[in-house]
Amino acid sequence: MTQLQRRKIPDAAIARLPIYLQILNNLAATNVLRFSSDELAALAGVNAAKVRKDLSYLGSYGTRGVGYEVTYLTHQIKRELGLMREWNVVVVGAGNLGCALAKFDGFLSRGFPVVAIVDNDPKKIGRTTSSLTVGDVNDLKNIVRDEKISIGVITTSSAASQAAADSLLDAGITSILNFAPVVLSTPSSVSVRNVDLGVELQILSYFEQMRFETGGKSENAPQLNTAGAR
Amino acid sequence: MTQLQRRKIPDAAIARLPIYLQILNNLAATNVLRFSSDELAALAGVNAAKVRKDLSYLGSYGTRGVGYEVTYLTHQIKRELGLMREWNVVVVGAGNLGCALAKFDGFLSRGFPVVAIVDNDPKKIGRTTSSLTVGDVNDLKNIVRDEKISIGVITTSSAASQAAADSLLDAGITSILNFAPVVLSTPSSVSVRNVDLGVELQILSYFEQMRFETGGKSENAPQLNTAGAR
DNA sequence: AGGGCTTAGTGCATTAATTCACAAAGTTAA
DNA sequence: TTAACTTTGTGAATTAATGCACTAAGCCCT
Repeated sequence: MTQLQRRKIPDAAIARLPIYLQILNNLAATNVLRFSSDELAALAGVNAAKVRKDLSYLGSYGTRGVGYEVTYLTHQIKRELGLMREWNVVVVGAGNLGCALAKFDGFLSRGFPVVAIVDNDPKKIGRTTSSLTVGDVNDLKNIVRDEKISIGVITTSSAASQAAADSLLDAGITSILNFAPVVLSTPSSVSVRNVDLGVELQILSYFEQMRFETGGKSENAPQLNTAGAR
Repeated sequence: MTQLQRRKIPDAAIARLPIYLQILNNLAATNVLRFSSDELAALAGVNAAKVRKDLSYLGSYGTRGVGYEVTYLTHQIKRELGLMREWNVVVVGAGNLGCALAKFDGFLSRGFPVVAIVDNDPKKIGRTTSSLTVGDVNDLKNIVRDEKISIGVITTSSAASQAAADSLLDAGITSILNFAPVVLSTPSSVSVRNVDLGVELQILSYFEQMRFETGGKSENAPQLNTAGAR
């Protein structure tokens, strides 16, 4: 009733904002100043009305007859998503994937510097990978405090993932990106997003098989939307 | 009308089947023979009615008063998802992420062997990574044919991703898993799933910021559901 | 063989997401 | 100033997904 009701943006729209942001960055890089909902829709592969509705959750930042300004809207999306600051990340699990992610510049470039990597294997602790030394998962509490870490990324084996999550929770982390193909058990106040690469392939497999069975004249492929957690 | 109407399973349900499958594998590994929709729901973190409805799309494979049989249902889900066979995978882009994925046993163990990896950089072509030699992206057509590849995984830079996709399409690939933060332009008959790690973190950032602004008494975190493609 | 208990399957109400379609607001040009 | 044109913002219709709550089935115990 009061305007205290924090903007409540539908989940589906939130999942699309980062994609719009990505496209706006590309537009800015090519010196585009303005765009219409039609143009953004074409680039994002979605319906123009959806784009307008999504953007309208941020406020009324377009100009009728003209469109939206790239820089201004970029700013608004970043504000909404909490991207006006950096969020430090710790990777738990210094295997292939963990080390690759620690080096991965897609994290840093989007404002999520990986400032620490830890493992529970004494053989790995102390090794250096891309300017980070692998720490001990038992020191996580201190590391999180000292490095002001907000987000934990789990790249351990399935077997170790729940323990990794528990360590993160114990260290006060409330946002987790989980690569282990396991449904983590966490308090509902914690945000967990799962990226299960096997799941992605299995979904592709379903559509691939459909094409096979229906002799290629399949329905269209799945839609853009985004994936979840908890 | 005729029973020709190929089973039409809702997208949201398809995205959950791999997760159920994962859990069933764990149950089998611990010698559990049967389970109820309640139990599976608890393990998957979803509503029991949803589990029953999802499973009912496969057919009527439960027994009232008893539950579902682990092995039988596993079989049915695999059949439905097209997992009765293996699907060969090629990784395009032999950078950090690409090489990590080529080694990643989560692919092989779920029935998606990485049988080839290619790049366009002469410096990388010819190198060996985990028993695979990096091939030339220009040979993709032959490689796909010879190795009977069904799925392409794009781990190039953003700039190179569309060219990678075009090469895959040209080689006859109809299922793509794209790690580049770019909306690929592809015919609608092709299945594309995007895994944008930056997007995942940005979504977490939103909820993290919400917690910040509302003083921690935030709404619950996002739901389980899965992510998509063009 | 019958009653009580458990659990799948599903119709239906509810909620969420998408899309349509149009009025409101702005631009441009004569 | 006015008319023609563009494009946003949004109410309303539509479609999809979710979850309740009940019925139908099967098991187990006495």
